Amino acid sequence: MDQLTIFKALSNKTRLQILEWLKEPEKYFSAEENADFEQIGVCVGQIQQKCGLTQSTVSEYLALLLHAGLLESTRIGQWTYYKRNEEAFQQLSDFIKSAL
Amino acid sequence: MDQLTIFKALSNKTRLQILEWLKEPEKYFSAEENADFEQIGVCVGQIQQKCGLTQSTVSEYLALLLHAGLLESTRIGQWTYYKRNEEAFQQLSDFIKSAL
DNA sequence: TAGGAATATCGGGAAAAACCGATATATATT
DNA sequence: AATATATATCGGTTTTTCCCGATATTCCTA
Repeated sequence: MDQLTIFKALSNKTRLQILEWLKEPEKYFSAEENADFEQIGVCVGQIQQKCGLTQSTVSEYLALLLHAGLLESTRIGQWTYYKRNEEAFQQLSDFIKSAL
Repeated sequence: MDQLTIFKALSNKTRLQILEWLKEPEKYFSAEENADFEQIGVCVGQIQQKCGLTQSTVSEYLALLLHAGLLESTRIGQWTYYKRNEEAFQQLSDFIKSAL
C-alpha cells in the first residue's frame, strides 16, 4: 500500500465521485444483462456515461484507481468490470487512524 | 471538512513527511527555549531545516495543511508554531471507513 | 476472416502544482 | 528609529496532472 499513490488517486473530484457510485452500484447504475454488480462490478461504459468525460479519460482514471489498489477489475468478453476493493479502504482508514 | 482539499494536501511526499514528524515532535526536533511541543507545536524554521526545501516553500506547505484543517497554528512573538489537529485525522479516518 | 463494439494506450495542449528567489510584513532588540 | 530575525506572500520557471482526439487492441459475431 503506497500512501502517496493512494492520496494522489483520491485527489480528483471525478475519481472520488466514481468511488461513491461504486459503493452503491444498484443505486446509481441500471442493471444490464451481465451485470451482477456485487460480484463483478460495473463496466467502463456505464461509468463513463455518468461522468460526462471521454472514454479515454475515464479508462485512465479507472486504471489509476486500480493501480492504487482501490479498485479491482474483471474482464468478461469485451467488457471490463470494476468494483471497489473494500479491504483497501479499511486499510487506509486504519492507517490514517494509527500511523499517519 | 472538504475531502478533496484534504486529499490534495496529502498528495505530496514532503507534506506527508511533515505530518509524520509532527506526530512525534520530541523524537524528530530538538527542544528549544520556547518549544513546548505538545502544547504549541514546532516552529517553521525547525521544520524547514529537516525538509531541505526553501523557507517559502515550507511556509506554503504548512499554510496548505492548515487550510485543509490538518494542522493548527499559534503565533508567539516572531515565531509561528504548527501542530497536528488530531481530531481532523480521526474524522478523516472515520469518513473513509464509513462514507468514502 | 471481416467488421463491429468495448476498452486501452498514445500524443499533445491547457491548467494546476512544485518549487525557487526576491520582497513584504510582523515582532523584537538596541 | 534602525536593525535583525522569523514568517508570509509574490512572480516566475519547471514538472505534473487533466483531459481530449486519434489510434491500437481485444473479443465477439456474421
